[in-house]
Amino acid sequence: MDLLQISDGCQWRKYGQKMAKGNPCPRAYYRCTMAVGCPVRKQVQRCAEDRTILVTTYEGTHNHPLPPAAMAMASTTTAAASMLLSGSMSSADGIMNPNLLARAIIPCNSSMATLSASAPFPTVTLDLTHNPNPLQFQRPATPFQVPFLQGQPQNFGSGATPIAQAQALYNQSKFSGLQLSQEVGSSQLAAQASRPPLQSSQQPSPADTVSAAAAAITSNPNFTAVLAAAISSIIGGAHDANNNTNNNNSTSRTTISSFSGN
DNA sequence: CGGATTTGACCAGCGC
DNA sequence: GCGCTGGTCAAATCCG
Repeated sequence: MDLLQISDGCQWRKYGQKMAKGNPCPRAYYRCTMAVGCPVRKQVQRCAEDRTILVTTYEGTHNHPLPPAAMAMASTTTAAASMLLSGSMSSADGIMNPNLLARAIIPCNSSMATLSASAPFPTVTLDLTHNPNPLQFQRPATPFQVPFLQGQPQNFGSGATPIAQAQALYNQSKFSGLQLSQEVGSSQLAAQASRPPLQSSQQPSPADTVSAAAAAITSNPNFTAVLAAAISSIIGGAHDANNNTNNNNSTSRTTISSFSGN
């Protein structure tokens, strides 16, 4: 397969592939095979804008223990999320900035964003499950949207239309995390640790690691472009990919992996 | 030979 | 009500 080699610590079996409208690249569907009956699925799709980008959407919660690598990944990502939420990251302007991505979403519903450097490449995770808004369980439809990438960054948190906000809320229930990652090397991807089911607990430890990741990411102009392209891809191509089969307590995440050589 | 992947068909949900 | 799109299934094929 041409699919990603991002090993997230779990074993996945491909069970389908589809051409998504608006995206010349097919979307692949995987199931976790680490345990029989594990409900976790993931979708992998290349970004139409930049095919070096892989967008992976996780859905469901593992019903089995995860490898240590996965747990380690979780620790760093949650820690990074904690840091992000604390506002320790320097803000930056411009749509293309990953910090903005986090900042654009966080104010809306106490969502979470995560940066991680535990892998050979920095990872940004937006954890969107940690909001108590009841709407998130009531919105029946619309998929992931990132209004600020549609031209009006400010709207998301403050001036967004009710519909947009509702959609955002719903999306947060569907995408418990939005993970953005950029490969620094090209052959190191397999070393990436996995991301176990998101946990509400935030571990405030490896802030330094996270800072390093943030620095690496923000100082890398290529990443910003890649990120924007990936988000655009989500907006345009990931629609209602996660509409169903999700219960309120299910977990889904989106990982955007950039393979663009620096 | 067994397991994983590929690929086309089928089904369900949604929008028009 | 119809058509479109996305998601899943299952048979065929490939690889180790």
